[in-house]
Amino acid sequence: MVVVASERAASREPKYYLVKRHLLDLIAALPPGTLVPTERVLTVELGTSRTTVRRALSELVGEGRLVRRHGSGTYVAEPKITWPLQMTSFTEQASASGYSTSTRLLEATRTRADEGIAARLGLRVGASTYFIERLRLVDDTPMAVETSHLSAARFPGLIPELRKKSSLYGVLAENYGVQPVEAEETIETASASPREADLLGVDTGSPILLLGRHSFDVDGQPIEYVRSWYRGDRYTFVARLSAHRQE
Amino acid sequence: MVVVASERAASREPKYYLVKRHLLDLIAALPPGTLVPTERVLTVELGTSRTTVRRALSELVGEGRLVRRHGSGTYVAEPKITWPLQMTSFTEQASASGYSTSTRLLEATRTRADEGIAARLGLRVGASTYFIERLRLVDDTPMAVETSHLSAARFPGLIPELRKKSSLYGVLAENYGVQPVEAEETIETASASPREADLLGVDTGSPILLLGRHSFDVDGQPIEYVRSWYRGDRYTFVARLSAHRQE
DNA sequence: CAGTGGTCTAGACCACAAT
DNA sequence: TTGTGGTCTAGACCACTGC
Repeated sequence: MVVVASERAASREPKYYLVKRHLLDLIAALPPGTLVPTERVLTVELGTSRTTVRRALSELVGEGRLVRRHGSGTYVAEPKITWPLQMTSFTEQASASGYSTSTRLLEATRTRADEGIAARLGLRVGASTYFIERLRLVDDTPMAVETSHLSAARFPGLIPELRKKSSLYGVLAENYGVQPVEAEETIETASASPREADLLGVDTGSPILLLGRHSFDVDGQPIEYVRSWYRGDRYTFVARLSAHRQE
Repeated sequence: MVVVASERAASREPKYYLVKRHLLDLIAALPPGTLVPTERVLTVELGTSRTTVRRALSELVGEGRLVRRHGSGTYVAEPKITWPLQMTSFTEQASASGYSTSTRLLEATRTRADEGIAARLGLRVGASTYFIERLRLVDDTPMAVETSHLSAARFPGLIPELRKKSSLYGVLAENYGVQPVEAEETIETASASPREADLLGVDTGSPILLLGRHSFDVDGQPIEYVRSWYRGDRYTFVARLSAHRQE
């Protein structure tokens, strides 16, 4: 392939981006699951190095356009899934959307609140809290890793109940008569740590949508602080906002 | 530096991630603006290659922990800015938050609706629409690139008005008596194209928080479709959700 | 076993900043 | 001019898949 030097100098476009656009053209009309050329083939075809090809591929993987399978090949990805961002529990969200979902409880232990958790739960530093880590799956594919923090004094015996019923919001409502009525959500980008990457089935460093949820009961008391690491390559979130809720 | 091979094999942690953790430790207690060692120095100190060092640095830059200045050095970054995600206009958001903000109008032209825009604005394909591209700045630093699409038939003479008043929502209210009362927001991760990177002052491929806003008037008629590319390394979004708005 | 993606290396050359 | 980050190369070696 011919890469005109002046073209790059004029546009300031890095070479890997030219490769990326080439790949976007290539896959635009291909159905999900289609095999794309191997990295070594692309290297020769496009007259570039494997590093440059891989940078373009990695960006497309992070954007959810391609999927890499180690030892097998690189494939056109399924389109992103749209997921509602709302107050209902994961289980309720699921059934409403028509997806089959499940949850794996990874950890449920007692620990002591650090400064950040203490402030958010209205406790003093060192107070006893629960740490709950769960893996959320949609159609048996990992969607998110979720960590929850709650006051242990406020919800005695929570962990065995949670192991029985699996829905945290269900346990809070039925066993403690507590319901979240308001929440502050924070949203930011992040990158997957080796542990998150392993759990989510993506590469270390993959783009993550990091959501924080700080929820409160009807009296304005904090109930829980949750952080969820969602696969950025697979999910788009939707929220409906109304003008009269301006602040 | 000594990197124990078995340590890596056991944990499956890539070497660059060890470098990343080393850097996180290093900068944990340093104030913003502090210079960190050069890439070549880190290469020698950590007994690795520059590629590996750069991968760790790039991830930290994408997470907003470090800032690179070409030809100068790499520095500890300012903390992220928290930005409210709500229905009010950019200008109103700004004054409420105590930040100094401004907007640069990059483009304001008439064009024809493609399939996606036509569907969202309730028009037929090829109908005349406005394309408005703006750069949003906070304290004179680029925050987001924003593109808006509106029906040209519904808002005749919009562009000259917009050039005079600069606030789109202000023009819509004062000149056309139209006010958005509800909106559907979509949120996903993306990566900066060379153009977006140039406008935002980040590297091509940097993490972006891509927000879509589809807003409607009191009669449920679509008003505009907006997409905003926010710097993922600089902003965290906050939204308040109430339980009674569940759907 | 051959072929694929995953990680890492050593080094070249460039663009830009500071002096 | 010197030193910084930015891009790209050619190749080694590993881990995994699938024949």
